[in-house]
Amino acid sequence: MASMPNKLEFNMEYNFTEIEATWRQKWQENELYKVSNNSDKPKYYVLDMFPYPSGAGLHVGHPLGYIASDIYSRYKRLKGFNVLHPMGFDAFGLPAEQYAIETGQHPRTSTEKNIGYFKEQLQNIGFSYDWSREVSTCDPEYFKWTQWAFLQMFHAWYNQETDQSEPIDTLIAKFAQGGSAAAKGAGGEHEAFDADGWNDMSPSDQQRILMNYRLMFQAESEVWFCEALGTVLANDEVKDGLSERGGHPVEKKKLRQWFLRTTAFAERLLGDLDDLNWPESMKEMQRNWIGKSYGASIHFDIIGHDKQFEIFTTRADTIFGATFMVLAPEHELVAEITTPEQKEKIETYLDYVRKRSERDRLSEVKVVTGEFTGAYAKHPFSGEPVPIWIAEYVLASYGTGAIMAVPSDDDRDNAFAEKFNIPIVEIIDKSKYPGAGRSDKLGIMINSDFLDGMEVPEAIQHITSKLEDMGIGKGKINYRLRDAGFSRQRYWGEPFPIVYDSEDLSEMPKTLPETELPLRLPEVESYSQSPDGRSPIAAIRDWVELPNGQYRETDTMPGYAGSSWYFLRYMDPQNKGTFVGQDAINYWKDVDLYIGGTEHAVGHLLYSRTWHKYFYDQGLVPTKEPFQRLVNQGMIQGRSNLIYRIKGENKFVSLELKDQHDCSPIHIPIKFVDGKDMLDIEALKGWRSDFEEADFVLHEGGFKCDFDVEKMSKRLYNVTDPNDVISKYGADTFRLYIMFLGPIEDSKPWSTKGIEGTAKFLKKFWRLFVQDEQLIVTDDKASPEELKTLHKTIKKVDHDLSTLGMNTCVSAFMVCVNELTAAKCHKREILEPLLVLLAPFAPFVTEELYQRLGNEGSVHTAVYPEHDEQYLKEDAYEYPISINGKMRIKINLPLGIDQAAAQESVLANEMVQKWIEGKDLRKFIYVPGRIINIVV
RNA sequence: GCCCAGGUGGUGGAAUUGGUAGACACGCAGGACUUAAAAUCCUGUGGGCAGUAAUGCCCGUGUGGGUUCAAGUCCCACCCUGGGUACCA
Repeated sequence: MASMPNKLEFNMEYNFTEIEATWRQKWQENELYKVSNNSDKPKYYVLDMFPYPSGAGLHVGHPLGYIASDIYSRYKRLKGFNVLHPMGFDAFGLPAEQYAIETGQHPRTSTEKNIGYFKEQLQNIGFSYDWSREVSTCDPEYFKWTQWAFLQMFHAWYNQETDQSEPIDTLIAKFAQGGSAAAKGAGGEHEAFDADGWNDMSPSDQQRILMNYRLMFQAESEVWFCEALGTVLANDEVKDGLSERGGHPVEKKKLRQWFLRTTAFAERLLGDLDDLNWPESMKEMQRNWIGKSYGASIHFDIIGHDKQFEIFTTRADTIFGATFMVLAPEHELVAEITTPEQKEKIETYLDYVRKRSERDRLSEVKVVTGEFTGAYAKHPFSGEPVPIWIAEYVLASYGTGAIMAVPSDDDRDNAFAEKFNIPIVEIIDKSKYPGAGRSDKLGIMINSDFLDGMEVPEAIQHITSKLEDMGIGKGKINYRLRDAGFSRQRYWGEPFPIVYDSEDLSEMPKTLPETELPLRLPEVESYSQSPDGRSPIAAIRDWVELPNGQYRETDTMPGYAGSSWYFLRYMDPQNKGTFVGQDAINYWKDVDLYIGGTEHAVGHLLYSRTWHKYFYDQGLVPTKEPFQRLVNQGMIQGRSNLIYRIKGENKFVSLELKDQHDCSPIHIPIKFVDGKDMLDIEALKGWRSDFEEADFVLHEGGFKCDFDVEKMSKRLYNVTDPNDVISKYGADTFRLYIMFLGPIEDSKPWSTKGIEGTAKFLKKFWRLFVQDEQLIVTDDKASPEELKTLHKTIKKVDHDLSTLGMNTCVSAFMVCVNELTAAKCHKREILEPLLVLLAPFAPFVTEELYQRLGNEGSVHTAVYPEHDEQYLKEDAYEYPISINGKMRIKINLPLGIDQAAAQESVLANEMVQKWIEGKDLRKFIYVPGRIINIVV
């Protein structure tokens, strides 16, 4: 008992438990953080990426960005802004549904419970969220507007002539007036028709044509399907061609699904990045994801068939080196052109590819695979037959799903040709460019008929116009970006407001009127799926089948549907009449600062930008881009503990002994392991029955565990609950500690090592104001040194906050408090501004002390101090003197002297004389206020 | 594989963006107060070599090269770690 921390005495000094509980309650009663949409103050919108409320609760990793954004919000408020700082929940998703499958508990029930705990945890940390604006994507009052947005985009197309999205009616009008030639819309690939053709067309055929243009449209696409589980699986539920759960075989299955026509916006998504205040790396990832490339499309005839196929290439110049063609295995012509002799081999290869993920197909570089179709294309210039192969490295979804392969100038084509003994023809002389790689666009054309002698860029130009003249090709811009899949064969997501006249999807979909929104989910008995790969909803017949004989869509929307516009709803969360009122959106406009992880670099951020651009085109939002400034936060990773089990036995060995046995590592909860990774065996035995009977082989009297750093997850038993930390140290200490760990962009494993440092800091800070429960603050005049300490701290904190350098702010506070403590400074003139300065970081303790100083209002509505340069002036500086770049001594010199004077006094110094004795002075470098370097 | 980011003491990190490497903390060691502990305070703490000592010298920011009066910072190549890779969120 003697070793127990003496909490009572500790609390007498600074009782954070009581202080934090008091203020949490008072702030709630006074609605201190309630934000109005009517204010004379300038607006500022600080947004966090809202969390998915998982069953493991909020863990210490989440608050890294949340604390930073909260500090920034509070800082902006003190600086006189009307700050919108809301929070909500991204509440639809796979884990809740998986949990439902395992436990039978309704996803809504578990999700609501999780949200409740998340909110409690968030409130404990002392965030300044306006909770009256909370949104949750699974709330019908919210997803009503997600469904509404879907309908708007369904009834819209992208007009490439006006370069914006428009209501589908404008397209219909163009077709009725001038047929298909009258409109240029993104997507549209179908046979041409004239005005009469359109007007005579059956309504259902018209719908079929329009589907090629809609921003929300249907197309065939593949999903992972697991026969044994009877479900469609997400990519991360498939490992090495088997289901992660159960290890069953999986195969791709083609389904008719919904898509968002992201590609229509590709050019704007790319171009508008330039003006955003985002990390350059984040913009770069989006640029690469969009993947704009300039090239040419070329049509090749297939010998013996009245057919052509189209390829896309960025290297049209290399056409004379094209010694084979490659179609994607899924290419529509494969079945048709495969010769009878090759049919069996092709079938076998197609079976293999069906089990391969896209990522595996692209990342495989060591072993190239493919198969010959038996068919040949005709080379447009030489007339020679060129063999047509299929290979997994060509994807149906990129370009045209077919390439001309040039083994001399492309690495993969080269590896392929080597393996299958296909000729390689050198067509570019690179001797002028030493060091140029195989795929560099450098050199002079050879063996290329009319291109010979040209430099590569010239040859690309020349061949492209030649192909255009011949009518077999043309210059083309290609994007890597694909239209985004918008269907999930799942229960826990937004239902589509869509019905069909027949259940086999042979008829075009029809929309429900907006008056029927929100369309709610049916209650289901079982959450596993039906054997045909449809969602569990398909089994609820009285929901699917409507009294009028129609059938409902059974797919649901993906996670990113609700998260693509949630930041708009916060502006006007209660609005019953529209997704966001015009007054609200015109006041708040856009997000000024958005903080979140890089894992959303291309998914969420790209989809939100796409939706926003659609809203912008419709005049529903005033800005082209939703997020002006973006800051990435790193992850606080978990530190997992593992123990080693001897294979085939229920026996565990201490870490030192694991190499003497054939062992497999097992994750165990970190709470059974001490700070030195030593296991509490008895505690572990009591945790799960399979450990109760187990043997534990010790090493030198103890059992040591291994550790691993990985993301925090319930599954890995490495989650730390912020509530545990807060009950021990308080929220203020927790906030300071998380910030003190380092720059918010960095990832690091969680550890409480060092939290004592920020705890001690707050106690020291407290003692500047209060000792023995007595306020000891005086009204004495501050000394110049004390003023200097205060003002340099204001300057540093104000500056570092602008770059979100919270870690250096905390150390500046520590330096400041160390100096004031040393000076025994208890002066109001110094301490009161310091309270305001620290308030965004430690909102509770600063509020308490602010009140004790006798102030009426809240410290969080005070006026932010400004620094005054007059207290910071220096007239001398201790120059580090380097000799040949190595720092040797320091010499105090007045600031503002010129080079000649500096040189004179430095060279006169006897220590300097000693160093340069007998050597020639070559150069004297004087950087005022920085350094002096003498080169001898 | 491809795209993006990051490697600095025993640990988390700092470094005015090319100008004193290791601020501020943790940990550790020694000391003060105490019957003892807790709490608090003080001193020291990158590595090596020399010296009783003050001190001095050398090495040092993942590895190897380069640019510069000066490189943690810029350039080239490589190694390792993390994130993403289109149905996890």
